[in-house]
Amino acid sequence: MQEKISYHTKQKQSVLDFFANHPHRQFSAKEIAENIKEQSEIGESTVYRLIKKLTESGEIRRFSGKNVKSVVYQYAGGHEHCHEHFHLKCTECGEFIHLDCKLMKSFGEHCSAHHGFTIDPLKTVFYGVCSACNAETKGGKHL
Amino acid sequence: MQEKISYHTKQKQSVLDFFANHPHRQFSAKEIAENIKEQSEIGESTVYRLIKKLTESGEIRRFSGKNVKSVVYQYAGGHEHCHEHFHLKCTECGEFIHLDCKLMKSFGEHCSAHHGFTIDPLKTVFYGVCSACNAETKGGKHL
DNA sequence: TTACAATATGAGAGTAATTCTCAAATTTGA
DNA sequence: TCAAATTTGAGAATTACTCTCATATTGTAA
Repeated sequence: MQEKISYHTKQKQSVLDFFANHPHRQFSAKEIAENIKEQSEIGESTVYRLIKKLTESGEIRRFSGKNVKSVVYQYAGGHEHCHEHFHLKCTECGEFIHLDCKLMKSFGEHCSAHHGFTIDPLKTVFYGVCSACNAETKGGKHL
Repeated sequence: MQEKISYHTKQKQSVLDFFANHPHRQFSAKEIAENIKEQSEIGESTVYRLIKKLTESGEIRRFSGKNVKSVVYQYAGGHEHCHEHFHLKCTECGEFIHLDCKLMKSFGEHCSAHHGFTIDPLKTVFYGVCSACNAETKGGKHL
């Protein structure tokens, strides 16, 4: 089974560029397509195809929000670093946090060695409440 | 803003019962509807409506698999126990594992104490490769 | 260059999972 | 038993892809 050769196209480049240029925001596939179309030609199928590949290879991450219909994608930062740390997502404010923590890493190793499960830090996101929101809640604010 | 009054119906009960009776398996909304229909009357819309509510209230959990089209639901176990352990999901075979691990718990505490982030074990799922699939891959099998 | 095979694109059809709509049925309290 | 509030269900609508396949583009070898 040979590796497929990959051709370089301007559509691929556009999508890659788009994500690299908007690392901190989240977009639906439709928004991505619309944004790119302002600069250059691209079809929706192609956008979906590329998004799918990028998601599989870990360059971008998919979030499915509360309902299935609000799916959103975000750049995963080139993931040189992302294999090395873990990701937290605050369920209150939506903040996405990169956590570089030795204890977590050692848990990953432990999990692999003792439970046989290899955690994929690219695909795993911890959900919970961030420090800012924790503080707010304690302070008596609500909603 | 008053709380809405909630009426008790046999459809609601059926869905609740269905999940309580199949705590360890995952079902698509369609399968849930089909299974319940064998016993009593229920419409698909109603199943979806109830699933949605149960998901929001945390009684069941939604997994979206590789693509949006393979969404699956599972009882969250009344979540008495589920606050105490973590969940792993194998990206190869789909196996859902409950992991009761002290090291993981201490990581949760550490995360809260040192990073201010309170992990919600109910919403967090670790993605990775389970021991069985790890063994297979090493054994040379592919696809 | 040029020719060509491999690969990528895009328009539109197809699919699956919800969500919406609204009239009819059910549940509850009085 | 009545009436108001809520729930149900059939089918249409929506959304987020996925597939198909004819056409276009890319890399390479002559």
